[in-house]
This record gives sequence, structure tokens and C-alpha cells, in this order.
Amino acid sequence: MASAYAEQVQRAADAGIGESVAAWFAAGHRPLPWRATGFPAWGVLVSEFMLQQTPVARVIPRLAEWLERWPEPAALAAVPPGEAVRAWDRLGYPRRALNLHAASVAITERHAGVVPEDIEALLALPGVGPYTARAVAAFAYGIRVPVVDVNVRRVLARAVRGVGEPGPARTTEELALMESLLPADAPTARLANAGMMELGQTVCTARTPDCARCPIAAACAWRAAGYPAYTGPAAPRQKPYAGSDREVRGRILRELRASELPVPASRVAELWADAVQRERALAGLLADGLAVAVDDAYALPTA
DNA sequence: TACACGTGGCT
DNA sequence: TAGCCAAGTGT
Repeated sequence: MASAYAEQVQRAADAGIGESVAAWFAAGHRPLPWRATGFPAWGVLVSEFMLQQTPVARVIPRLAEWLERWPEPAALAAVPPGEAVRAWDRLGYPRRALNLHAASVAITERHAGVVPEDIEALLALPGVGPYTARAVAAFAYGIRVPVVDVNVRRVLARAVRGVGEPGPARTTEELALMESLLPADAPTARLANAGMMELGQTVCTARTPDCARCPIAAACAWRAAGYPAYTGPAAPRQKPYAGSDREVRGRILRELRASELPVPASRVAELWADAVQRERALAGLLADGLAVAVDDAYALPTA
């Protein structure tokens, strides 16, 4: 079936997009910590957890602290989960800290303390999804697997499909597309994976793409089509944070992190006036395991 | 599939 | 300045 889409994919492969991006990345990129030679797989895993929906600039200092304190999975597994939540500080989405702690326990118990390199084994770890599993396999172990994040999705949408935005995720199709563009040898494939992410983050950005600096501008289907406005299904809108349950949860958890002792319910009550919403947020934190009740007080989880 | 889930910087 | 956006995952 020679669909228009199949033709687009073939054209992209013929243009050598994967090879071009790999060469562009190899010629120069930001010296991010997890790209350093010899950076441990555990460090890559921790960085990928922290980078889930969190900008690079906010991750870098926190990552250094974590790896100094917990240089290997067994070290993190040896402390209570609440310590992970506390050290997570204000990176956001604190259940990532809980998942990372649980992952460290699983790695210690099931994988002899070594971060697995098999995709299926990685996917079995709590908090590790399709993106993180492939990122660890590709970047920590040099395995030739397609890595697709929001940046890669945007580059693929524009360069290959000729549309301005990636739209709703179609994981299987996008993985297959990235796979088809990956250079054959593993080292170059890794450069292509990292390069596509770097390209999407620094050049082919969501709001203001800088096509003058793009290594694949000549092969870009979106550019060739005259940058048509996006007409596909709208991406789901993010709901306002102010006044949301998320804000209440964040405020409560911030108080728990700051206290070595359980925080009295009376103090928690001062954090949010609306009692119904406050209790809902508190119940959510307890259900998620981010907090535990101690008599008439609340604390970070100790086990 | 759609939605919940933190936080802060940028335009 | 209000909304957009950020190396996603779990349900």
C-alpha cells in the first residue's frame, strides 16, 4: 500500500535524516551530565526519572545531589521512601520519587543491584514507561532502539509528516517511524536518538523553530509545504494549577518535606481554607503512598 | 482514550 | 499576564 504516509517515510529515509542529525549532534552539543563518558547507568536512570515532564535546567543540580548521596541503587533502596520524597524537593510530580525508590528496591532485589539493559525488564520497573525504558537502553547501554519523546515527536511531525504539531501520541507508529530513520550501526543510532531530542529542544522548538540552524531544513516536509498551520486534533489543554487539587497536594507535601516530625492535622488545616478540598487532597496523598497518618498527624512514608 | 499528576520559567 | 510548555507514567 503506497500511501502518502509511506511515501513521506521513504523520502525521509532517502534524505538520510537520521544520519544528518547524528552528524550534527556529534559535531557539537550541550555537555549535559548524563552525556559524559562513563556516566553510570544508574545515573542515567535517575536523570530520566527527573526529566519526565521537567526541564533540563531544573534537573541538573538535583541530580548531582542525588548521585552523591545515593551513588548506586542499593544505597537508595536502603533508606525509607520518604527520604526520596524529601530529597526530590520541588522537582514536581513527587510520585516519581516514590517510583524511583521502588525501582531501586526492585533492582537491588531482582537484578543484583545492576540497572537492567533489557527493555522488558526495564518496563517492569515502577515508573518506567516506553520512553524511559528505551532511553536507558539506548543511552546507558548503547543499544540500537528508537527513543521517542515529545521533542522527537515534534521533529518527526514536521520533518517527515509535514505538519506543525505532533498531535495525540501514536506510540507504535512513531516508534516504527523513528526505527526506520535510525542508522544501522548502534553507535550512530545512539547519536541519532540523542540528536533528535537535542534538535527538538534547541532548534525545532514548539513555539519558535529556528530553521536557519536546522541540519535537516532542506529535507523538512513542513518547510517544503510552506509551514501550514496545524489543523489536526487539538492537544488536550492543561488545566489551571492555581486553586487545583494539585496545588493543595503540593502545599501539604511541601510542609511534610520541611518537617522531620509528623505535622499535626491542625497545622495541615492552616494550609488550605476549603476543608472539603483539603481532605480530598490529603486522602489522595495517603492513597498514593506519598504521606502516612500518624495519630492525628501526617508524615512522609517511612516504609 | 482521557485525565490526573507539581512546579517554575518564558512569551 | 494568562497561558503555554516541559527527556511521561499510571489508571
